[in-house]
Amino acid sequence: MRMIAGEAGISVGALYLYYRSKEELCSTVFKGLFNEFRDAIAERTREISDPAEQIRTYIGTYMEMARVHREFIYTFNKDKGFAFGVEWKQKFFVELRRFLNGIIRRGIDEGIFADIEESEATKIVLSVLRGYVVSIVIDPDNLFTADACTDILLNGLVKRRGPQKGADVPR
Amino acid sequence: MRMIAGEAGISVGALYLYYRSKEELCSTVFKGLFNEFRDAIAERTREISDPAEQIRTYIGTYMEMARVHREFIYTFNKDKGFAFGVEWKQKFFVELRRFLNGIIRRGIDEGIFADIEESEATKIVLSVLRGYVVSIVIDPDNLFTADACTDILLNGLVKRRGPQKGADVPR
DNA sequence: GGTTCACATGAACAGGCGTTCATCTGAAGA
DNA sequence: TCTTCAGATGAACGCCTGTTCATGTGAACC
Repeated sequence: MRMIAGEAGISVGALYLYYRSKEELCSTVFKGLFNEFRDAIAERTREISDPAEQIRTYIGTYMEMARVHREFIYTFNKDKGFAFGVEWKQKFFVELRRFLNGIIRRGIDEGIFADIEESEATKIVLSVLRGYVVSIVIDPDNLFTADACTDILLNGLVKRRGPQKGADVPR
Repeated sequence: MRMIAGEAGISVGALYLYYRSKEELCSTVFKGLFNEFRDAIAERTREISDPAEQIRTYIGTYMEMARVHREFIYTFNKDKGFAFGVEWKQKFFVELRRFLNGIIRRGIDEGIFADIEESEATKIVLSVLRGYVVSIVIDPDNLFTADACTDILLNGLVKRRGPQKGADVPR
């Protein structure tokens, strides 16, 4: 709080005129960022019809947002006092998951995706992205490109046999 | 430190007879766990010849170890004073990455895996697992099965066309 | 019994944290 | 000019942390 006040050019006491507590301050910032995050993903994927391309955009947007706000992530991961806000994080994750789950379900229904377990697939894609966020903070060597990530999640590691519609799912 | 001493049934001072600092204590535990982790993965994958099966085992072992030591992960993620040991974590990650990278490289060389960028693929697989560990702590709803994870990473989301060697890479 | 000494104890210390509140400030109204 | 009061200040408070060190303890040896 002392650092935030200093950075804002006001006193610690003034901070408590606008926010009841550190938790309220952090929650406010977090909620704003969450909305920006969700809106960016929803907006960019809206006009796309191919679920595979939607996932590519979802992944790209997620990673871009994480990079853009890396200072935020870094600060809040390093801050030892930021252990609250769990319920907000949960809601955040649930929304992200539900959205992605819809894309994957549609991909399966349309026969573009394989007959996978949609909820498992959703969690796994989200897990890659969650790992990406962690890497930003503690292991930048593990950062990868959005394209490589999309390609592997869509096509897998194993070599594809037989004819492929390469235009649909470029490697 | 007070909690550890209490749990161990000794005094705080006695803790400092055996460990110079909290950092040294934590590093000791961490190193031991790291070695166990690495040995388990190396041992279980040793006798396997198919790179795809090696990755399946790698993923399964990683997730199992994370689950077995979930209390450890939980504690150390909640503990506000455990921000050091970065260099050890780095070494840990590098070793895990190098090992996995070797498996993937061999898979590509043997024509089992597609012509992917091995270093990117490595990071992506590790990222899924890193996300899994995070989920254990902050979002258990996002936990998935090792089999689903392996299948998606090996086969991808997109439906495979043409003949497949289903026995090799079961969905 | 007396001496020694490795081991063990936990109160005390210094520093950091989020939060409070007596105090100040300066513009607006009388 | 004097009064009022919302807004701003930062020293102080209580709590928690990792760490230290004067003090205690008891087995081993002379």
